[in-house]
Amino acid sequence: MTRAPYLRLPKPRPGAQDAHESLPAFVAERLREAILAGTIPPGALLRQEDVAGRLGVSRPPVREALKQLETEGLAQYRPRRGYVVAALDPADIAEIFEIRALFEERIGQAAALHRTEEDLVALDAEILAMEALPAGTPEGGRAFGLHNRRFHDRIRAASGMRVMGELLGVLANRVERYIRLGGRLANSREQVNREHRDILAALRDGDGQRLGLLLRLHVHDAGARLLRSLKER
Amino acid sequence: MTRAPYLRLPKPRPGAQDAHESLPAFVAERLREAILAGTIPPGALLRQEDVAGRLGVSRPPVREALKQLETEGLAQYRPRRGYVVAALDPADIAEIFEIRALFEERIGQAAALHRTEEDLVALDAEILAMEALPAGTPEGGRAFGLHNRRFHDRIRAASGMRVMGELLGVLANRVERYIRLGGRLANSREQVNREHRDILAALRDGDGQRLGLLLRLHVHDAGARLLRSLKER
DNA sequence: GTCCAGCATTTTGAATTCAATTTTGCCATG
DNA sequence: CATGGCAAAATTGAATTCAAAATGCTGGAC
Repeated sequence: MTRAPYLRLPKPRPGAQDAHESLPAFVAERLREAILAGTIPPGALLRQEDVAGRLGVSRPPVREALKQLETEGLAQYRPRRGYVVAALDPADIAEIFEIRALFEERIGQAAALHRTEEDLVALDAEILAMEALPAGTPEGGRAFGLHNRRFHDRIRAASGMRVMGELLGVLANRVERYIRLGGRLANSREQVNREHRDILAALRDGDGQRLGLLLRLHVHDAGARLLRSLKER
Repeated sequence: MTRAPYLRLPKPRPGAQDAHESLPAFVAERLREAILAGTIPPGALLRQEDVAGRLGVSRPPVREALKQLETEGLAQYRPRRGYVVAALDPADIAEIFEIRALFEERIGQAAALHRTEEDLVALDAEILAMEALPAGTPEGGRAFGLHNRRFHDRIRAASGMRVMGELLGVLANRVERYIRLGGRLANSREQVNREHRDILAALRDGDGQRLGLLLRLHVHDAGARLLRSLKER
């Protein structure tokens, strides 16, 4: 067999930031994206050779990436049998939204104490961006989701709750696939915008109790809508 | 160089259960234990060659194990620099105990609805075992910790909250090192036993509100004691 | 005496290679 | 025709090998 050249990541420019820090991280990101988008359906086998060939790397980094996806809950490992894309029990989905609601309530209470003027300005900008988006288009939906995520990320950052933030990130990944699958769960975008306005007002007032309550209900509603949407299939 | 023999795990007997399912899992477990016991202090570099040599394996499985410990929050990775044992911010410790309190409250509410007669019997047995343990000895302390863990695990299992259980396992690992370091945080073992009795009574009555409250305070107290103990250094 | 530069060594990153298990397809048998 | 077993192929598991980057050390210059 011919000696294949020593393949490496494209050398990043000194200041370049988009290059990945390691091949496993690169592989994990691509796989994660494919799983969340539904390109690789739940239950599918993740053959190491396949993945490696598709991404132009060898198997060892793929193994490391799969190991990481396993601890993230996106893949399941069976010894000597390989990795499969994890399926999620509806009960687990409901529980994840419960956890998110619990965390968001606590985050709201903390954020009301620590928010800065810059936080308020940034959050206002996100709301304005969401209100300005067109209603029916797919790109509009994607952009809305992005701003929505940034809105909640900002509140979370202001709260200083780092561990909760980390866990929320992992949990969000686990349910993201079903959110995309569940179609427009933001059927009442106007209501979401109203709730965001209320949330911002409570944050400005420093009313932690009210903010926590609003956030909890906000997340709870989203979860209830998703579960209802999934049940209809 | 002489060709080293192809090293493998000791072949498990057909029915043997103690053998590990894979080398990475084996390495991860040994490393985790060493980190939690404090044998490897926070900030220490985890040299792949060292670890591999010490455990009699090669580097690839060590890399996979380190990747897993990273996502568990026990190790930190810096590209091209290697892995170091993660240090925990006191603020993170406090937050982890807050999360545990949050989860335990919710778990209590659910457990009160779903507990079976067998659960009550098993929990009673654990309490009796804890009450029968001698006070001052180190073995007594370890045994107490074990039964205490089983006590709470049983309630958690009865609640049916799988995701919370999974997350609690990871979080418990992260703070375990500091619990062992903090010495006898169970200085008031009698009080813990009393609280366990109250918890069991509320569970038997099916009083979810009260059970949740008791569990929340139970965990909160443990966290407060640990933080106080750590601050005294 | 101190600081900086260049080289050697160490350590990580990733690919190839080899062994063992599992799975699959085929053939024989009931 | 169905089922069980056997053999071959495919796939995972793990070690070795080779390349690149980071670290440390030494020597020289200021």
